[in-house]
Amino acid sequence: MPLRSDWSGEVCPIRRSLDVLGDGWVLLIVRDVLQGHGRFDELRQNLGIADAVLSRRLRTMVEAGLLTRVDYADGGRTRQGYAATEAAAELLPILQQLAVWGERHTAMPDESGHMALIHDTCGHETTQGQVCSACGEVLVAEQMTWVKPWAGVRTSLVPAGVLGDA
Amino acid sequence: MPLRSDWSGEVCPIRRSLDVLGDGWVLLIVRDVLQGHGRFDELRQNLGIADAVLSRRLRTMVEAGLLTRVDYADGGRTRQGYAATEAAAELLPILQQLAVWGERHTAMPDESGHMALIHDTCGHETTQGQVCSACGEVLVAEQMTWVKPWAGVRTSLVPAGVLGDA
DNA sequence: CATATAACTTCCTTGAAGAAAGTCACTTGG
DNA sequence: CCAAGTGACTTTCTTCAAGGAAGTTATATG
Repeated sequence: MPLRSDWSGEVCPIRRSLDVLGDGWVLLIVRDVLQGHGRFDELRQNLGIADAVLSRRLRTMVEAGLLTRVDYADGGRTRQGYAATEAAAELLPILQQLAVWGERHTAMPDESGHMALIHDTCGHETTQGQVCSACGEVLVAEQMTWVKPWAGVRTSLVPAGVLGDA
Repeated sequence: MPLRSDWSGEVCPIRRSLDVLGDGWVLLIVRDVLQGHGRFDELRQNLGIADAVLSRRLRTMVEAGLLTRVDYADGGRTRQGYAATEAAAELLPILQQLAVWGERHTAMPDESGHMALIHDTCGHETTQGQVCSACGEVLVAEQMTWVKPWAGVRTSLVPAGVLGDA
C-alpha cells in the first residue's frame, strides 16, 4: 500500500499532472534543472535534500519523462547529470506563477528581495508567468533570465536537453 | 522531526509557495473548492481521500490562508464548509496550466475526453491557463467554466469566499 | 426511541523522509 | 604503488505521515 495512491489513470488531467508533480521536491528539481544545475551534488547542495530522497526522485522523474541523463566532463572523466525534457520545460509557467504567487502570498524574509522574471527577447520584466506582460509573447525557458537578488546572481535558463555549466 | 522540513522562511519565492502548495491533495482541494464543492463530504467523495488526511489538510489550508470556513444551511441546521480565499483563487493559472500540461504529457484514459477551459467573458475556449488565448484578457476564476466530458458536466467556478450550491 | 447525516477524531499498520554511514568508480598527488 | 578526494549513488535506522477502519458528537427525522 503506497502512502499515496496512483493518480496516473485519473480522468481529470489536473489530477494526472499532480500524480507526477504534486510533490515539492519534484518542482524544485525542475526549477534547478531549468537553471542548468542538474548535477547530483549541485542539486543536493542547493536543495538541502537527503541523498536517498534525491536519488529516488531523480529516478522517478526520469521514468516519468521529466528528466534525461546527460554526460558531462569533469577533469579526465565522464560523469552524469540531469537535464530537463520538453515536458519539464513546459512547466515554466507553473514555476514562474509559483514565484509570483509566493511574493504576493507568503512572508518574504529580509534577505530575499524581489525575484524578477526577465524576458530576454524583449528585455523587460514580466509579472505573469506564462505570457510576457510587457510584450505579450508566450514565454519559453531559454528566453528567460531569473534575477535572484538574495544570491546576487542572474541566471539564464537553459533549453531542454541541456545541462548548464557548473 | 517532520518528514519534510519547513520551507516557509526560504529566500526563493517558488520554494515558499511549495511549502504550502507542494502537495497533491492541497491543489486538488483548491480545484474542487473553486468549483464550489467545499463541503467535507463532497471533498471526501470527489477526492477519494481518507477522512483524517482531509481533515488535516483542511486545517492547515485554513491556517495558511487558502481556505475559509463558511456556514451553509442543510435542512433545518447550519453546517460548515470551505471556500477559497483570494490567495487560493489566484492559483487558477497554475491549476489550468496543470490541466493543459496533463493533456499533453500524461496518458489520457479512454473515458476522459478533453477538458475545455471556457472564458465566459468572451465565450471562447482558452488553451492557456493564465491569459485567454482567444481575447487576451487575464483569466479570473469567476469568469471560467470547466468542461468535464467524463462527467457530462460544465462547472462554472465560484468567486473567492463563496461556497457553491451542492 | 432508532436511524441517518455531517464533520470530524482516534487507532493501527505501513510506506516515505531524513540523518548518517557505506560503496564503487574513477582521478590526482605523493 | 597507495592515500585522499570527488561524484553518484545505496543502505540502515528512526520517526513521521498516509490511509483503512472504527468511533464520537451534534443535530434532524420518522
